[in-house]
Amino acid sequence: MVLQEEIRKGPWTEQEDFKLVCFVGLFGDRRWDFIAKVSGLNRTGKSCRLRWVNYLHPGLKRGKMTPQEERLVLELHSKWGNRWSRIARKLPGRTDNEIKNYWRTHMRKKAQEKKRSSSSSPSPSPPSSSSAAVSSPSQSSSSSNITTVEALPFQDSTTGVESFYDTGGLVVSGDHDEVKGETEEKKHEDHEQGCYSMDDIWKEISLPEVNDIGPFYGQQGGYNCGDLGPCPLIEAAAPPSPAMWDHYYCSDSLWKNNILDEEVTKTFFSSPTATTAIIDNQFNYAARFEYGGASLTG
DNA sequence: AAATATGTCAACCGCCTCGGC
DNA sequence: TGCCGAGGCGGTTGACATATT
Repeated sequence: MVLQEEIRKGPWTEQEDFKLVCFVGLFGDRRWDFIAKVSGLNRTGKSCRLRWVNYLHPGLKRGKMTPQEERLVLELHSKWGNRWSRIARKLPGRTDNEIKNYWRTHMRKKAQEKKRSSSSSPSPSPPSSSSAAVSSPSQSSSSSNITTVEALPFQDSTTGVESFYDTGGLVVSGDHDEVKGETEEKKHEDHEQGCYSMDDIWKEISLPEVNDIGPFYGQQGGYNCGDLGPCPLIEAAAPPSPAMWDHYYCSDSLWKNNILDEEVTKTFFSSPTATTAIIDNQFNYAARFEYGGASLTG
């Protein structure tokens, strides 16, 4: 009997990342509990999802927010409040976590600036600094229904400090009381305005890129694993033609009990076109396929 | 150079929503 | 119709990096 290992927490290792990317490539980025189980990561589904969404997703941008992005965050926050995921959908490649972190930092700075300026002068003036970039009138807004205000009050939920910021004289009118749930019409509207949601962008990104990285991302299929027959777990969505596979390798010793054989894993994963499939619903066995690369031995 | 403050960001927690049964 | 589980979301924490004293 195999003891259930304790759920892992804390920072992800490179190997874990790699494993997760592989399994998301296989099963898609929805069934997180399933992925957590079959991958043998000893992480929760939530943890896997978070890691993928915030760090591993190929569509993510890295680095500092651009002034345009900063401005958009301010605008959208004035409109929607702390609806980070919703705001993130308007900033391709940025995650809710990233925006949340940015806002926190940004607002802390603002609050401090305000404190300073109000203690040094009796008549408080709107804070400047980073929002100066934000106030450029040449920036086009994603919305056409714009009215002008001087500054917007807000209460920073993290510091509890009531403050205000300069939106650059812009605030999107209406829609302030909007409650949860973005309608389909709204999504359509976004498209018309040239605003793609993260979902849209990620959908595009996750389409199979045959010329690029092979079946590594976004592929699902009812692969046939040698004499073990078709995988009962993976319902065939659009499996690649078996003829596409130069080699396949199948062994019950490799991933038995979800333990990766390091040696073979290294070889296997060194190929960017490799992919993996679990082949029985006990999660005990795995088959590995290699597409268009060197054959595996084992 | 060391100590301290501040900033950044990955990750966890708990609550909510939604879909399946 | 209510229950349950999975996924999603916002709030929060803590580790690490960088700046300042």
